[in-house]
Amino acid sequence: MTVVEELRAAVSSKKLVVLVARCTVTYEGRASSKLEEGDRVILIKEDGSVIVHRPVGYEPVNYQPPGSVVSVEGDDDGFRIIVTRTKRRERLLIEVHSVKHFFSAKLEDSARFTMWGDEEDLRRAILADPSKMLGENLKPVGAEVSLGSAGFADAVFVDSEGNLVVVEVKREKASVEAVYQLKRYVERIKRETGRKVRGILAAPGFTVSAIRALKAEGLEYRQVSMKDAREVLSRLTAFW
Amino acid sequence: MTVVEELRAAVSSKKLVVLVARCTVTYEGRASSKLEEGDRVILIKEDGSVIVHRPVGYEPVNYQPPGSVVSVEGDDDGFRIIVTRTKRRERLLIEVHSVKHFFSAKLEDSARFTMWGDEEDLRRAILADPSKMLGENLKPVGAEVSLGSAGFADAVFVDSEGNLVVVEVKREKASVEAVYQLKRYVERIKRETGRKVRGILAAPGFTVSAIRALKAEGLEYRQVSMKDAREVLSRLTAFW
DNA sequence: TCGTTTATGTCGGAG
DNA sequence: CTCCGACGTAAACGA
Repeated sequence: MTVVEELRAAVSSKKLVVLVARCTVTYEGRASSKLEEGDRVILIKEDGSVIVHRPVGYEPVNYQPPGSVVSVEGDDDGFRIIVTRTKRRERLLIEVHSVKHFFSAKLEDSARFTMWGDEEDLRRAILADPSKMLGENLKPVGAEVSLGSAGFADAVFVDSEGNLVVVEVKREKASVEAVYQLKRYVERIKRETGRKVRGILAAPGFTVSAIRALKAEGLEYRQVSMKDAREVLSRLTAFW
Repeated sequence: MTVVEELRAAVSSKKLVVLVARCTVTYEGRASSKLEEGDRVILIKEDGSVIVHRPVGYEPVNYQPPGSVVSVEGDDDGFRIIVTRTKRRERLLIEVHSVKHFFSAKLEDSARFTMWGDEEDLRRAILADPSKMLGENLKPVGAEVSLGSAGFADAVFVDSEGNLVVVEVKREKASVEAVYQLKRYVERIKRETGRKVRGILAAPGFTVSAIRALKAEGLEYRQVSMKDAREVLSRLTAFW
């Protein structure tokens, strides 16, 4: 069986394909790109994802997402892999000049992937123990509160004076962007409830301009650490 | 030579490595993750990038970016690939239980990659021919204008009445986020110059809430197309 | 180095 | 579907 025949068989039987080849890559879609001839690693997955990697760099130089349609034209003297997307008018064309390596196989992977220490954990910890995380006694009244066109507020509390407190959580250093996001939520809730609303940006750090903007907008901020969050959450899960 | 020896040799001689293996992957760094045993494709690049793909999905399940340090411990009965980052305290651990496939080679790829039809093209077209792109005669006074803590304005013009006009460009449908970005720039320039400042959001489309926010904030918007931008730019480059 | 923005972003989730 | 925000975002670019 030729490489092209093997490739076609692998694609139609939804095997994973690893192709190392000298090729030229063209993309037409939301943008356009042209990659001249060179050696690349091409990954074709069973779900129609196609990923083209150059010998350096984290990101693929070209790709198509899952659900794409892969077709192969030509023979071992030179063939083309054409990947089109069903929804958008997008086309990835890989012109293969010579194959350095070909591998295909049905891969088995039903394992669970778990991630922790992300923004969600920080948010959960703040909701679970606002006193420890924010240094203030707050009564939680909602999480991921939908604000319609304004988005979602990470957490909403009532403080000891009865004011609403909107908290926006960032897992990394918060920039000016986050300040205006918080401001949007505060304004929206103010308008909707007619009550006094405080806004708190909670993050492990803040850019100088973020702090300047916070002050200018009359918003507050609290430094929170993932370490504290872990502690709060481990106390919680200890009961389960 | 055993696979582990080959792998070590390939890594130290900065070859590209493709490893298809049954493995368990653990990550500790900004967050933490655990991926239980399954078949994966592991790409190790000459620049230290390591990318772990599951049989489905566009995105790698785990990775380390270029510049990481790759080390291999163990033998063919079971080995571990440890990838650490020099700057941050981050560690990726790939415990390889069995190797399904191994390939390594020095890849040659010095080709040029060009992309067009991105946001920069749209911006350049708007600056080159605001009349055609925005339907109004504007005199460009700056591009990528630094506004200190407020960020960067894509393009600044003066209109026929002598007002400053800040234009924020989006290559795709603009959302409420873009409106507030524009607002930030307008406010800042207003404060800095004391002049009347108009703000225009230029994009191929707008979400309903973006338009609502634009009106509420007294900002303008113009629909622009990448097609027109291409035309404008091709006219420009025709002279070169 | 830090800070800001873009991305063919992708992905997930709510409405 | 659309819309919105997070991402271990990464990568580029300027200060």
